[in-house]
Amino acid sequence: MTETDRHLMLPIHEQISEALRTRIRSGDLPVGSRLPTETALMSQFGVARGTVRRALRTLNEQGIVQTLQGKGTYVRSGRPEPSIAQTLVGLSESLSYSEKSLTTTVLQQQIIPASGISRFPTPLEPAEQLLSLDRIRFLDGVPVARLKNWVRLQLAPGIDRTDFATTALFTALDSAATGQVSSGRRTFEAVLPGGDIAQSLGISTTTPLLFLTQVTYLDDGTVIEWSDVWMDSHHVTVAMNLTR
Amino acid sequence: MTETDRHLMLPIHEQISEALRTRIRSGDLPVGSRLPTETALMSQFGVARGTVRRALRTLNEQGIVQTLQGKGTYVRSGRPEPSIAQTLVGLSESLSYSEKSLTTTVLQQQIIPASGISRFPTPLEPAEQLLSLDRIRFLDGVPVARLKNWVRLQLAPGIDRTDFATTALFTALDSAATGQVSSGRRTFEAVLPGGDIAQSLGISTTTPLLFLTQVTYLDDGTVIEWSDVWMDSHHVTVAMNLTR
DNA sequence: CAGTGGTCTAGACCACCGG
DNA sequence: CGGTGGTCTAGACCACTGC
Repeated sequence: MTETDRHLMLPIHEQISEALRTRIRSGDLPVGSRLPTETALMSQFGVARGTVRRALRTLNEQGIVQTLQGKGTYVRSGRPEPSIAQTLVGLSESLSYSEKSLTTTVLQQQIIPASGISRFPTPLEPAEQLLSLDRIRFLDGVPVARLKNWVRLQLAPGIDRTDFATTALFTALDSAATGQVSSGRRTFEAVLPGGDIAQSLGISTTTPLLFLTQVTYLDDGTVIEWSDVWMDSHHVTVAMNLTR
Repeated sequence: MTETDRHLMLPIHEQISEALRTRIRSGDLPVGSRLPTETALMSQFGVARGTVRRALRTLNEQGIVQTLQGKGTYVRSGRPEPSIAQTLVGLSESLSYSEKSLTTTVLQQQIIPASGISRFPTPLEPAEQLLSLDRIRFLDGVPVARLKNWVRLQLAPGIDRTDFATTALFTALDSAATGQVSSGRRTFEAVLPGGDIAQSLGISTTTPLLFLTQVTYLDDGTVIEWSDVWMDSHHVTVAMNLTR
């Protein structure tokens, strides 16, 4: 195995869940249909039952299938959407299992003093340094989301040296943060985009956008990051699974 | 083992996760502390590693602990308050956190055949009867949301006799449903309202609205209800708490 | 009843973390 | 490097579903 191969190698259970997602999207496994039994999947993929179950668990968590004891695993109705909102993950993780390719362009990445911006979710010293990040997400080359993030540099030292075109913010936060990234709060609104947002997404200023604001906390309750995200509903939908 | 014992017998992994929850609550395992390693828990509880991992998975999903590869499993800080959108509740429950008064007007409430509508999240017989509900929600007298719901009458017999001006749909569903209302899926988009939606909310057709679609399932996976909701972001925002 | 998923065991090897 | 969790195997028995 070459070094390149090792980077591209996914765990077997992810390969299986991805293969099943593909079969579902292609219509090979239509909505409401039953997936092959776990035993059948074992032989189809040549793995042990635990690995099949690990793959099915992912699909259940993503709301793509539903497993019922004694009956089987069924394809859920509704087109499969990433469940963005249920757990604290970055947008790229949320969208990454779509069949489309997700790419990121960094418009701007710089260190600024807190006095340089107007909206904080928490009181800051004017001189405190923030990493300001401004990016566009593309799905198959089509701009679908504009993301602005602010990270408190003293709580994530060195994060400014990350290449955010290839590394997700949450991945970088996890390794750079001085504490554990543990919780967050998101709000959703519908807005009309300002001129620069509209231009960067290639839409008119009369196209409604889903506007998401997010604050991320360390486990001691400190705010470490906050962001504003505009998403074009024509291309990405925010979905979440709910339980009682 | 007696018959009673058998009913009370919980899976071992649940007994373990409950035991750990108790140790955390008691302060035996304080916030931020590391749990015993999986190997240590194996011998403490006399089970295989898979069982320990199944128990830790539950605690991770509940946001009580956080497991980090190569490091260990740590007790997380106290959980944020119940979030609006993370659990399956009706909109009235979600908005009642606000101090403003919430009222509802029923525009239409009638029984229609499935053939009378165009969009189902699940295949239906054309003759199947649906309760069709169309309502407006007011916050302090200002219209903020338009709600359209469809309920499969055969799965919630008698629900059509509910007074939905005073009773929340989910309350009625709970008592009328033939099964347990257990899960749901919501998606969010930003849209421009059609003329009737705009008019009912007293806004123009160029005001962007948050558009929420929801499907509600019984615990056997059957779709029992689905809905379309338009919300005016100027008056209500959807917020949710997230955990890792 | 046969078939399904849920639980559980007892191993093995690997990737990641920190000193 | 030793210790941690992540993955994976190859079995076993049980609880639930539907015929």
